[in-house]
Amino acid sequence: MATIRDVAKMSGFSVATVSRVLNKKGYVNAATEKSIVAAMSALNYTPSIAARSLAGKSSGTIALMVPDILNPFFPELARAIEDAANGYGYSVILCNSDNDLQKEMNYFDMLVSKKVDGLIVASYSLGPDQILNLKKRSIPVIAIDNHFGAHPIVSFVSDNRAGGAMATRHLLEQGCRKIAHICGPMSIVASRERCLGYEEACGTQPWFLPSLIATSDDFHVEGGTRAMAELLKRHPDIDGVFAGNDLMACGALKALYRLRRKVPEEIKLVGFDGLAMSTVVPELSTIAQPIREMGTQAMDYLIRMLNGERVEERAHVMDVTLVVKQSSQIVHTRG
Amino acid sequence: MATIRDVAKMSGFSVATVSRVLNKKGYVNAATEKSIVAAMSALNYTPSIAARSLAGKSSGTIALMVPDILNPFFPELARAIEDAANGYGYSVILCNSDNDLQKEMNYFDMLVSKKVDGLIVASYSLGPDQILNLKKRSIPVIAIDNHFGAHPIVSFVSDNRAGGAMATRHLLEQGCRKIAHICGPMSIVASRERCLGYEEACGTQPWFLPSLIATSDDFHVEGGTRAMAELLKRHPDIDGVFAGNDLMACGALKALYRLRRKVPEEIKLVGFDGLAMSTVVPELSTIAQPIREMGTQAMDYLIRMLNGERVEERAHVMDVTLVVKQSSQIVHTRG
DNA sequence: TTGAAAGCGCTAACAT
DNA sequence: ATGTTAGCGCTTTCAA
Repeated sequence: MATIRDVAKMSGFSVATVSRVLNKKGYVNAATEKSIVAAMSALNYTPSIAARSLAGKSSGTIALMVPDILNPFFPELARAIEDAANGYGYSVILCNSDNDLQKEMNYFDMLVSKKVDGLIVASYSLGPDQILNLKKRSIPVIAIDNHFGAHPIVSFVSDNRAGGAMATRHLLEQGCRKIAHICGPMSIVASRERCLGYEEACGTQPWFLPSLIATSDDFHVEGGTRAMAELLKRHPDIDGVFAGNDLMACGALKALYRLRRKVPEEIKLVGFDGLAMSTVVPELSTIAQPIREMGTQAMDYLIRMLNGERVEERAHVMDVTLVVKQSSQIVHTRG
Repeated sequence: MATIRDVAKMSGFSVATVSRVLNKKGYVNAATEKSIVAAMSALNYTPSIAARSLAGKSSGTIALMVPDILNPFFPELARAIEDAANGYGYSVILCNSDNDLQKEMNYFDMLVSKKVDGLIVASYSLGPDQILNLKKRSIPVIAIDNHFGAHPIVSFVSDNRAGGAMATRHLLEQGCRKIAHICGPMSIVASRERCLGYEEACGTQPWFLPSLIATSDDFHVEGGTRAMAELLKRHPDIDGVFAGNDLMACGALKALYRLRRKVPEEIKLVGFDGLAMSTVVPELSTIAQPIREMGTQAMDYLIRMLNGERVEERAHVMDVTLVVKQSSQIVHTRG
């Protein structure tokens, strides 16, 4: 492995000058630069990030912490962040926390000892104190898909409440007159907000009943199936369902299929997240979160923080959009 | 940030001794150790990996390179590898290559300059030379989901051919008498091998025709849909389909649904990969790859290589298993 | 059993 | 415009 000293020797200049051309910083003669660059490529020189990092500079690495990369929301996020990071010359360490506080704290220690430059974290177990504490350990943090009220934490969240209302209103517009909601885990703010949106849109309808809301303990397919079955038992005349996320919507779809209820003819269905769930039939209408943009913006923000720029430490609420596919369409039956 | 020197000062011993207790290496008095450990936790000391790495030791980081983490096969792999790595005290850098050789080479430079300890790579664009070259740059490499013939490269691959045969034979056993195959990209070895398995199992059947094989340019849903539609046009009497992976199988399912062909009543379907595609109805029968185990074993192997152990540099072929769900079941119709 | 000191490769302040 | 040099925090001989 060639070092900066080798390059210096070969080019006949000092390490300082080589360092300057490396960092494009400070004055250096064009001719000098040229011969140094030549030496670099002749030696196949690659600077050591460890050394640079030790000398007090960036490690060129950020971390992305998610509950579980198996949940299809997170690969999408990871991809966006990795792309953006790459564009800035950073690489990203992936951390699966399982929403386990202990694991998260262990990762934090690792991040500190690795001198990771920053962290983008999606967590529903971490409190503001822990995050603030990591910031104190001089690691800038950005939260995603979760926010922390008035605490000085930069975060990017979808407008879950508006999205919930949007989904429900869409069902109303499609002619539904008894709309149920499959709510995600109550421990997660996003679930509660989506539910509030639902209530905002149909809580004053004459047919509305609290029992039109069923809660699932997780955001997965099976929970959706269970909740849907339960709802139909309670209210066989449901004609619309807003599911708190796309996976649960798929679960609902399965329950409906088993019970021979036609979607969208008899019951219309809307999910939430906007995952490319093109695998199912009928394709799901959904409230799309701007996942990619959240990732990109989070990364942009992080870079600005790393550059010492002062940024507002608050939540950024992102607009969601209704994507209408087959599952909520009005079907004109003939005959 | 407390350094090793702070710990030394506080405990009254030298940095060398502190280093020894840190690495549990060399003689150190029990009492000494105790007071040093005390000082460490009093100072909330976390060793700097950058420094350690610069001093010639491990960076505690490996890289995982995949074409695209959005493809649901790879989160599964990533999760397995991250878990295993974590268990060994390593963290993992995620790299999305898009199967783009240029990107891959850029990543390689990054890996070298970061002194990453090792690489686990799933790539269909990289040739043996490139991988061997990285090894020469003293980064141990393990390939996954791809192998390189006689080249001295450690790799873990599923037995794709056996899997293809297994799927096809299963369909035969379920009573299918005209089985088609949706083949993945011909540029990918795995596709070709699965197809060979298919031919092995039914190439000698009286009804077999080369036109029962349709190729998709990618491994995605839409390709599956297209291929399925094409196959039905060619052979309306198909009663079984083996799709080269689960996503294409979902695509096939969609095409079949649109054309009102009942699965599994009229046409039975088997996929490949064993992804937990519990979102679709009917649930997919599939040939399950031991993804998690491939990840775990790859990591175990990598660790052994990092420990200087000499390992056989060859392909490890992993057994696949048939998972029967609804899509290939025999249905007893009544009446 | 413990300590002193020489690096690892780089950056940056200070000289020239 | 370029060079000298002192660290950054750790590991590892070599001495004691």
